[in-house]
Amino acid sequence: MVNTKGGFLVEDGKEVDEDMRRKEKERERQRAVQSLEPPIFLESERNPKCQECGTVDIDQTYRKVFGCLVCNKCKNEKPERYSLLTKTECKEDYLLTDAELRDQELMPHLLKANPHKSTFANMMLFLRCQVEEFAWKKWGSSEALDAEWERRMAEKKKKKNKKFEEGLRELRRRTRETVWQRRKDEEHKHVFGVTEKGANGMGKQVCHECGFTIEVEEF
Amino acid sequence: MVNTKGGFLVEDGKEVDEDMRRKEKERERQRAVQSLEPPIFLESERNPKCQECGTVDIDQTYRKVFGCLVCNKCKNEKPERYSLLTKTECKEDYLLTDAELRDQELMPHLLKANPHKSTFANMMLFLRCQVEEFAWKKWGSSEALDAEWERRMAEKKKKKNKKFEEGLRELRRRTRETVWQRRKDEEHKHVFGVTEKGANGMGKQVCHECGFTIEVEEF
DNA sequence: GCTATTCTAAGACAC
DNA sequence: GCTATTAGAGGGAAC
Repeated sequence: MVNTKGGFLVEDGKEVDEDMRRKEKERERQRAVQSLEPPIFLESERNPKCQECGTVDIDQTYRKVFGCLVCNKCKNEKPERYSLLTKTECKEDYLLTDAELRDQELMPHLLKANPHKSTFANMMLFLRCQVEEFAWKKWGSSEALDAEWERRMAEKKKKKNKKFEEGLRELRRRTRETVWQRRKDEEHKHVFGVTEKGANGMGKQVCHECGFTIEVEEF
Repeated sequence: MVNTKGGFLVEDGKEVDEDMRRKEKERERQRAVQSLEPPIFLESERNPKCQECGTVDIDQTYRKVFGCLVCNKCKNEKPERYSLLTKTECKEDYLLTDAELRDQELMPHLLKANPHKSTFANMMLFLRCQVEEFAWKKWGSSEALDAEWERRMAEKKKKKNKKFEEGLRELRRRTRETVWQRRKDEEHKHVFGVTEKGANGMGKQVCHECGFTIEVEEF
C-alpha cells in the first residue's frame, strides 16, 4: 500500500502523463538492450553472406537477434521461412508454452513496441523457421503438431456444445417447473360453504367459486 | 520465522511429543464437531425408519452426517449403495475435484482419524450412493463418466509410452554419440617430431607413435 | 490418506 | 498483444 497523496485521491492528468512517459521509456530501454548485445556472435571476419542468394547485403537485425543470415529481398520473398510471429501466434498456432518462449537463448526473439500502446508490454517477435523447427521437434513431427491442434479444437468445440446442451436442459427443466407450478396454481381448489339441505333430503355443499356441489351425509 | 530456542537447535523428544499431542488433539476436535452439530435436521417427531427394510433401528451417524436413513444390517448388505469412500477414491474413481469434495453442504462427509497416523489430516469418508448421484449428474451419465475415465487412462498410457519412446531415442542418440566419440578418440592423431633430413634431400617428419613419415619442403 | 507444489490451459482483463 | 489470474491434473514428499 503505497500512496503518497496525503490521503487525497487525486488523479490529475499531469501525473498520469508522467507515469505513462516513464512506462514508455522503460519499454524503450528493454528493446534497446537487444541492439547493444546481440546474443549470437559470428567468428568469421569475412563478410557473412545471405544463405539463400549469397549476397553480402544481409539483414543485420536478423543476424544479431536470430543468428540468421539472410538478405532483405530473400526475407520478403520467402515468408514461409522468414516472416515473424508474435508470441501469441506462436502459442496458438504452434502450441508452445510461455516458458519455452520466454527464454532468449532457447527461442531468440526481437522486441518491438506494442502496436496498441507504447506503455503496454513489448511485442515479442519470433522467426517462423525457428519456431517451426522447435515445434516440430517438440511435437515429434509437423503432422503430430497438426493432430494435436485438431484435437484441442475438437475438445473446445465439444466443451462448448456440452455447455450449450446443459444450458438448454437447464432451461427446459426450469420451464417445466414453471409450467408445472402454474398448473398447480391454476388448479382449482373448491371452497365449500356451509352445509345446506339438498333436494333429495341429503346435505349438500356448494363451492363459492365454481358452483360445484357435493352431497354430504349430515347437515 | 518463529524460533524460541534462543539460537540453539534443540529437538528434544519431550517437545516433539508435545507437538504431536497437540496435533492429535486438534484432529480429534475437528472430528468431534460433526457429532455436536449435525448439518441435517429431520422435522418429524416420529422415529425415522430404515428406507430399505423399515426398521426404526437406523444408523444415527449416517442420519446425522449424510441425512440417510438406513439400518446397520441393510447398510452392510448393500455396499453398492451404502459403503464409504475416501476422498482420494472419490477423486480417482468418480473424477470429482478437490473443491467439490471440500464443501460439507454439497458433499456431506464423515471425518475419521487418519489410519496411518493420528497427527495426519483426517480421513474424509463419503457415502457411495451420494457420490454416484453427484458424479453422474456432473458427467451427464454413468456411461459418460466411464468414457471420461477411459479417456484419461488412455491419455496417461499414451504419455507414458511417449516418454518411454523418447527415452529410448535419447539413449540411442547418446549411445551413437558415445560410439562416435570413441571412434574419434581411437582415431590416431599423428605426433610428429622435429624435421629431419630425408634420404632424398627433402625434409621429413616421423610420427612418434606409429612411425608414419611425411615429406616436408624445408628443414 | 491427504495436502502442498508445479505445470498447463484458457478466458478475462488491464496494461 | 501481453500478463495475471484461475482452475484442473498429475506426480512426489511430508505429514
